[in-house]
Amino acid sequence: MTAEQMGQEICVMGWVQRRRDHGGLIFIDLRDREGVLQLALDPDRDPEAHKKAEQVRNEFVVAVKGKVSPRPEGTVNPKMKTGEVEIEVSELKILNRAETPPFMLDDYSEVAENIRLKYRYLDLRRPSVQKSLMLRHRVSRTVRRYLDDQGFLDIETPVLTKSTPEGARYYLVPSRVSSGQFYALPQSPQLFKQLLMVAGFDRYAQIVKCFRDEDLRADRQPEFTQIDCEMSFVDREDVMTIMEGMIARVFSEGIGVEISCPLPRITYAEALAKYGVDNPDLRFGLELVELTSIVKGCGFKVFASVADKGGMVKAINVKGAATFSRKELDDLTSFAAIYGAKGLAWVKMTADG
RNA sequence: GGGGCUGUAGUAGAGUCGGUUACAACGCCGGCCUGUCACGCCGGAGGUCGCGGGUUCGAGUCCCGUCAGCCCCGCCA
Repeated sequence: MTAEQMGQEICVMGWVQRRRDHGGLIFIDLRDREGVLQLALDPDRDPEAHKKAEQVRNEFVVAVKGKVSPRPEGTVNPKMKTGEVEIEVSELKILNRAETPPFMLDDYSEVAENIRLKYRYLDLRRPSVQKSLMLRHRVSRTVRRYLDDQGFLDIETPVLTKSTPEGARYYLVPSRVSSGQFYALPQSPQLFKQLLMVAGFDRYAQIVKCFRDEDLRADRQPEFTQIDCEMSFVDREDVMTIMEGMIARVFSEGIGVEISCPLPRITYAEALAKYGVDNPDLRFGLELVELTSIVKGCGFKVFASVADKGGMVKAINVKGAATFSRKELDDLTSFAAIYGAKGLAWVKMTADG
């Protein structure tokens, strides 16, 4: 709905997001995948449509005819993309009625994931879910176009295949034809990718499902999608440059954020030294500080013995944390224990020493 | 394989030291309302407190078991 359509007679169809009945005037927020549009039903303009609108409930599917009109002075809603217009409805048809949904299909209501999945056909109507799927569409479209521009061939690889000795466990599919035998689902298209390189397809790319039969986490699913690529006759710099270009374009076309390339780079050694992991979240900010040489030969055996045996002692400087209570420090200690720490040594340093 | 947390109305939550009829919100139903937009006001319905057992005069609350969900460790590139 754009300003160009102002004054036009149009027909729109969609789902009823919300009805606001003022006794006289009735407003209906009509939803489709692009957004929400306000319908105004005035009993003086069309009593029949207004009467039908009284029966309308959330998630009814309706079709209306009417005029695209500017909203009256002072009733513009700046929070809505279509907040300056509304449809002055002259005809309303209920295409499908709906039972009351088990939960609110808006972006304000928090609903447990298992409930959302039970009613997935309703959950998929929620604007936030639709936005996510549309973003995903834009991302995969952008990736395919970009990789095509860079000379990559999009080649499909088999899903029902043979297991190969790799890390993750395979999902198995029983074979009807070869009774007692199984197919393995690929944990990644690794083998096929190598096959393609050997055959001379010097740039291959695929957006592809991978399956790993390992225990789950909040951010880890049994099946997931991977952008899989491989290049021949290139060096490290070529790989990084092409991947950075892809990330920049995905952010630009996906969410309109411009990223300047090259991205900041740190070496593996630097990442481990400063953050202790090879995939640091730089927002964390608390860098590890090397203390091994300082604690060597100090009286505190926990540190000194590690340093003497060629180990490493590092600390983080948490500014402003000298005010932490004993309980807070104890809580942090048990938090560290989750990851296998035997203890948490701390020193408070205040302005007066 | 191991550990932790949580299960109360359709939804998401509160419920004190075990004590009378389990609470308010959103949603739902009815009424009122002609410029709202997460409309407003008034009224109403809606509960196997996950399930089973135990302690007790008395259990949403305490104990044991069980089931489900979430999160984490191991595992996973």
